[in-house]
Amino acid sequence: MQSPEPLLCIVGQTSAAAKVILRILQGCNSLQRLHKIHAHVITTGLQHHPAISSKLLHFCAISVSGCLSYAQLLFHRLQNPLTQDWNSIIRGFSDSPSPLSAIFYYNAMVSAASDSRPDTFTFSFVLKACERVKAQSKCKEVHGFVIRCGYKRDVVVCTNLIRSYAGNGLIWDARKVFDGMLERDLVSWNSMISCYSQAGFHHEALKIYNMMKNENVGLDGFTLVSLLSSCAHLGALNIGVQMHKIAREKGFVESVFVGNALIDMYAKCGNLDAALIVFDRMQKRDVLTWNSMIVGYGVHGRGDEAIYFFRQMINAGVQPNSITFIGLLCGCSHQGLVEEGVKYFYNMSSKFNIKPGIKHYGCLVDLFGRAGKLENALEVIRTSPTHEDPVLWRTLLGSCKIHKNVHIGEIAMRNLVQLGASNAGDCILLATIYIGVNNADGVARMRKMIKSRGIKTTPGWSWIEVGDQVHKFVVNDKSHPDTDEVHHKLREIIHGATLLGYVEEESPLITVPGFNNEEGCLGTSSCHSEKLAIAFGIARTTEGTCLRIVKNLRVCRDCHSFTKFVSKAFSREIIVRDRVRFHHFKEGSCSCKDYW
DNA sequence: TTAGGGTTAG
Repeated sequence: MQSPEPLLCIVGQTSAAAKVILRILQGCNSLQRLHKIHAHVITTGLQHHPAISSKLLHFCAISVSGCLSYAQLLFHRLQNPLTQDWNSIIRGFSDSPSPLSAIFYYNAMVSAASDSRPDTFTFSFVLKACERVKAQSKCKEVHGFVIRCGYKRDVVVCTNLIRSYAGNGLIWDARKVFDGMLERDLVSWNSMISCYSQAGFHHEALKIYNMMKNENVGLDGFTLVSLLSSCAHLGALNIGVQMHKIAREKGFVESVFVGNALIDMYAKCGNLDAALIVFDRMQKRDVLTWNSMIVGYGVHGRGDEAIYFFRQMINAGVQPNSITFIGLLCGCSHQGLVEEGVKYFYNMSSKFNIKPGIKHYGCLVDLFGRAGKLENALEVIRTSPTHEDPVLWRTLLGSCKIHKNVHIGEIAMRNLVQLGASNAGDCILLATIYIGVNNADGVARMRKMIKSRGIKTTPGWSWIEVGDQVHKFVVNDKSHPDTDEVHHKLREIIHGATLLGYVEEESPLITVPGFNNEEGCLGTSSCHSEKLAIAFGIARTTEGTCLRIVKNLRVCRDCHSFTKFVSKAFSREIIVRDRVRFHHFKEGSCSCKDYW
């Protein structure tokens, strides 16, 4: 039989015993040992000692070697749980796989007839649980109680409220809390910036940073990472370069987080050379570092280099994840590397034990489809575990447009209709295929389908950064303050491109209102957002300056041809990031080799 | 005794 714990043997009188047990608990690092201590606590009659029971509960609820169900057992044995006991159990569950239980305990605490009232810690823990379970109304209710309890000025509780609201999709409520704070520290500023960035409000994130600069709170790696992510999404290279300079000056470039965010920013802003310089200088690299390079080369259509980095990653002993393969397959697809792409798709599960997800199947369909192997693409969808996903059929329909394949295009459309997922973009894609083969009946059917369903399209927009400002242009929209100047400049540019042979392509097709949405491009494209952004860029930058444009949709055929001519006529390098990939236009040709 | 912040795909 095992001998008892030496320290437990010396337990004598109650106060001395309590002190010893508390000391033992301090150094306790396993659940097994804790069970022994608990058994001894019971035999010595100390199970109701407040400090001991709190300590035991805290250990079980919080410690990595603890156990939440055991913590629950201990909690329910407490006759009068103190606030700190409630906090332990709420905190334990808020970090656990079942955060909803944290809310149950919070509810029980609030409704219990005891003196143990919620404090700032309780609110911090329960708000975290609200964020994790997406309990929007509970978050609002807790906020109300925070105010009634007089904690509305607590900087940590307010920061938790910001995160909880934003995590529940209530970004404007988060902002109201932020605006109402009398005192803000670096963490609260960073939280507001990261909440905006994660919710896709990138301009707002940058505006908060501008406000922050006037407050003398400084910045740190957290600030930079969120801001760089927003710059990456916006394609705001100039602002990103300023962030890089600050990171160097303040000594944050050594951080893996900052390095990764810099690589991603440069890659998404179209400057892979700068991304590579950051990568080469990094002392420490993790899976995100490699992924950022692989995805970066992938979306630029440079599959060979994506494969090179993947091999280097494996040689460096870094385990790839599902995102690695998205970058790799994307690169293979855009470069037409079918065999390599197929090999990596199968290696994912066989060599790396990563189950392909819907996105990977989408990449495989795209890989075959772009290469004209439409039957193979169809087979992939039919044999995939996710064949009922409209994304795959839509990808196939896009490939049918490239290769003017009516038969498979109609199969894809039929499946989209059966799934109840067909949208205006799909109708436009199929109509474009019909146009390509002079099928007037098909075109008429698509036009009827669009009209009868009244399906809405996504308006196309483009961003262009000039100086440290990002300007947005929307198709057929005249809201930009310099719209007259832009349209005047555009006419001049079209003239210049026409002299070199550009002919504006105008579809004979559609007069359905609201269908000049860019992608699919049925109608005149002269007001497409991309052309407006190019005109603005040429008007506002010095000769020879590279233009960088970010679009929310795919580049249409006419705009692609237009941009090629403009790059030659005006000697400008124009880098366009569309919804799927990058296009580098230079001296009249595009890096995609018209294969997109 | 205890609390709040970061990057890649989509």
